[in-house]
Amino acid sequence: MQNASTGPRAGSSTDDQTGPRRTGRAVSREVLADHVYAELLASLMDGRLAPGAVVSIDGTARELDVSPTPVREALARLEHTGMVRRVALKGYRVAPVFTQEDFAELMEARLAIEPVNARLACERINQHGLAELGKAVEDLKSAPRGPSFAEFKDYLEADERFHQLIARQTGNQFMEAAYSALGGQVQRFRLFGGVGITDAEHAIAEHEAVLAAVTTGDPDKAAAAMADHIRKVRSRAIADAPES
Amino acid sequence: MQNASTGPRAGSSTDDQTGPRRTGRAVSREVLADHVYAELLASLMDGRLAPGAVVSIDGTARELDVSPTPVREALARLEHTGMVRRVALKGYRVAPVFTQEDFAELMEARLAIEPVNARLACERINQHGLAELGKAVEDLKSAPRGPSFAEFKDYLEADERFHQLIARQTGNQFMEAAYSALGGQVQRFRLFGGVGITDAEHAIAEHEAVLAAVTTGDPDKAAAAMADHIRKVRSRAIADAPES
DNA sequence: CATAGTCAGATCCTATAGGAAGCGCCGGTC
DNA sequence: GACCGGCGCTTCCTATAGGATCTGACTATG
Repeated sequence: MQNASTGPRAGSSTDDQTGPRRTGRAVSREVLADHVYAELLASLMDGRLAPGAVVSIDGTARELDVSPTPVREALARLEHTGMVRRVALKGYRVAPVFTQEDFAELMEARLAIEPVNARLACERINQHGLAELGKAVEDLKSAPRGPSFAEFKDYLEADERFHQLIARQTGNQFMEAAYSALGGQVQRFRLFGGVGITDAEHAIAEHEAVLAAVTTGDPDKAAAAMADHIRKVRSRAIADAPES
Repeated sequence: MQNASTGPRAGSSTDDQTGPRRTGRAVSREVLADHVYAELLASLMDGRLAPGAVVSIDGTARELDVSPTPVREALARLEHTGMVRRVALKGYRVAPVFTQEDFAELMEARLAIEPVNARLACERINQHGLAELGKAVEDLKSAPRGPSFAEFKDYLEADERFHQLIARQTGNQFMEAAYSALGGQVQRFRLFGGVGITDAEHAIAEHEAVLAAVTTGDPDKAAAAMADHIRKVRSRAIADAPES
């Protein structure tokens, strides 16, 4: 049901039994494992896979209509991001929800990395990057923020995109990789950790402050604005005291 | 030879092939993919696999006497560390050597992360952690630093271990993960990027300064000592002007 | 009623087979 | 001598089979 995006193969599945199964994705310049990876990542990012859920290799293979091998490969990659965990002979499951301690650690790490990113991005960003960044903030403001999750999703996507863009605009592949390692967790926290709609108004203003500083070309102010944003996110989350 | 308990095919390979491959994993509570991962990582870390070398799936499988599937899984994990690169239908190869620009980016990232690690570690380290850290510095000093690579290896290992310990002692899983993502690259640079023996004397003193600050319990000084160390590593490397 | 033993199903893990694509070599042609 | 098409080899990629292990339920016994 969820592979209708790239899967050109349809119908004809009813088999002449002798033939080799699935004549397979014609030009398909992309490997099955990539497809599985993207599918699983999307499921994790938009909440279809809840924390703690088991991700059966065989089950996923059946669901996506591939053999277990590419699923295994995709899960091995995902494990390195911390979004799924593997136990030796028991299989994979989605990483559990954050404890308050995990959350504190995550924010500490963000405070170490993201202000630096903002500073570097400010020093090196070009016109195109500024446009992208502006669009992210614009999307953030225009995204519907209804109480239903489906409507809130676009807001969260724009939020994540803004931070990713900052990381990319550093021009430093390692800083970008460092944020990417965190970004998945950040997004998962946005989904399950209790970031509420009330957060949005404040957050938008804070993002605008970062954008303004970057546009002005003031690295110190950009770093400070980003640090301020992260600290306030932390304060608001703690104040809400998410008790799951 | 390493599948004493589970291997269906045993015996028949009595033709004592090449290496005395480590006969570990006795009770086999560890999966083959883990073994392959460790083996590949070791090969990357101590220079047996040079940058640019192709890592054939089938070849590695034959070499380690396993089937291609666990090799594939291990490589999928390694790819996420940046130490090997995969091209869609062409296979894996070891990531190429650093350009000077890559090196500058790596050092920039280390400067953003490691002083923070030193500060946090200083605030939270316990007696056992201090002992481990002290032993790393001790090994650093006592390691042979002969011109041959084999003798220099222990020194490099202790160096990497010191920084890893600092990262672990932060008590912050994300900072530790962030450094781990860099650590492999740092180690690869130590091997191939031109860190010479002349570096060792200065570096030892700088490590001792970090250790002293951490032992004293002065977070500011620890962070400053670590930043100083990284800057000097960068300066020395640039001065040596590694031209490969 | 509680606990231990047994069995069946599901799942993971590894091995092997076979199709598809890239790479190098070789002989033929201009 | 230079260029081009065919051929085989290697390698990757996916599918499938089978052994080993874990989980959960069911039954028998103290």
